[in-house]
Amino acid sequence: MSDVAYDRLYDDITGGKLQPNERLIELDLARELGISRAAVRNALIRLEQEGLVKREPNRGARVRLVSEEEAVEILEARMALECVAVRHAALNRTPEDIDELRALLSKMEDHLKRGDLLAASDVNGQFHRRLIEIANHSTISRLLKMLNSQLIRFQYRTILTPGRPPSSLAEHRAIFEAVAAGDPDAAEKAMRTHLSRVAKALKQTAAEARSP
Amino acid sequence: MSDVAYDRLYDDITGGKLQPNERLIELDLARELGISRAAVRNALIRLEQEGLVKREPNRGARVRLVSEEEAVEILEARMALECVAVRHAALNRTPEDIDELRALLSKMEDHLKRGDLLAASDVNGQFHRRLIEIANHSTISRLLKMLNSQLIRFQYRTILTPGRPPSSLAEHRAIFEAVAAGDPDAAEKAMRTHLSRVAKALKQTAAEARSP
DNA sequence: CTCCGGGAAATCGTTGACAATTATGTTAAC
DNA sequence: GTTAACATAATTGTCAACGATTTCCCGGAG
Repeated sequence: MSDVAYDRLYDDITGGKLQPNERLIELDLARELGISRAAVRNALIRLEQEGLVKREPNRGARVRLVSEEEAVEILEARMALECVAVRHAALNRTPEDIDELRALLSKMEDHLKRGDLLAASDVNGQFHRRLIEIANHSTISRLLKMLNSQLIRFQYRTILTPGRPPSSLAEHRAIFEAVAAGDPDAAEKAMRTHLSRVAKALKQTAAEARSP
Repeated sequence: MSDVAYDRLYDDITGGKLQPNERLIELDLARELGISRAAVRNALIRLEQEGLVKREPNRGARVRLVSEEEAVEILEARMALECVAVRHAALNRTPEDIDELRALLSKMEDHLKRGDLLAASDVNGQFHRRLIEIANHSTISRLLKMLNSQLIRFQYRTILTPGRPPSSLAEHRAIFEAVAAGDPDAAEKAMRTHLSRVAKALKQTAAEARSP
């Protein structure tokens, strides 16, 4: 029963239905989901550990607001971990994996040609997630799931940056080529340049948001 | 009240008082700590998220057993993150920080000369922890805390490896020099070689434990 | 008009009890 | 002697209620 609350809240927070800093009142959520308050409480504790929720003693829980600085921090950590993951992916990948990644890449290309940036961002997420599955590294996988869930709000912003879509596609293609070739060094390098450019784009949009 | 249970269990697990795979019965713990079962339950949920405890539906919680493979995984993730952290440390460090690190290093040297490996291992932990504090990177700090707590059982083994102590000291000294010099590239490189050698030592002792 | 205090409402923290599930032990049949 | 079925115990899952804390609102004094 606690899982119900967890899944629901997870989706609502990462999906944007719940705004940052919005209060999460145990009783309300319990009534809404038709479960007990204790179950909601447990879900909130789990979400707090994952960094999606902030709980303060006697003051309840809120959707955690991820500051720009923190977003950069998270991206930095993610870069370090995802570079290791992509190395493993380059060594583990099967021919089927390569086909799947290629398919995702061409799907992404289609969306970009059609100008559908949100769909492209979606495929982008799938591409990265698939790479991590291929890496088959449970620890890194666990950590990256945490980090990514906190970044979703920012993630779909970066691809909206002017001029970003075509280079993003090229960067992903470079990652794909290296993984397909089974070259961990090249894969890591490609991933590193990709994510550092995402970070750069993020900083840029953040700066623009501050002084428009 | 839940924090009491959390702190106690955390210390007992990382301190080795509770053996891996040992059952953690909510009611017993609650009585022992003089608190309610719900508080214990909350603590167990938090510990599960941190990877110290494994909970199975309707079958209770156990101290999580970290396999050798997983220890290597964790070490790999830790390497990636700590390399980033040490870069920041090299850029952020103040003169006081340098003095502190130098003091820790000489303390470590003393312990090794005296042959007190456990004390040396302790200072080793302090050294790494201090570096992370200096890095001032909340996200990486959070992740590393999780990873390290799972490794403590293995950590003090690696320095016991024959021939390891002197090279370990040299590796730490290299990290220190780079951080003191404010050279992030050198710091990262030094940290990387250090941790890869720790991983190598870990694999070696693990192999020996398998076939003595 | 502003600021301070008091009281009510809202919400969280904690507890104990009950239901549901899994583990254990015992007996009987083969 | 071994296994199957059953009863019993141990443990977790769920819930509703009570007490504690914070927040909010309102009236009165300055």
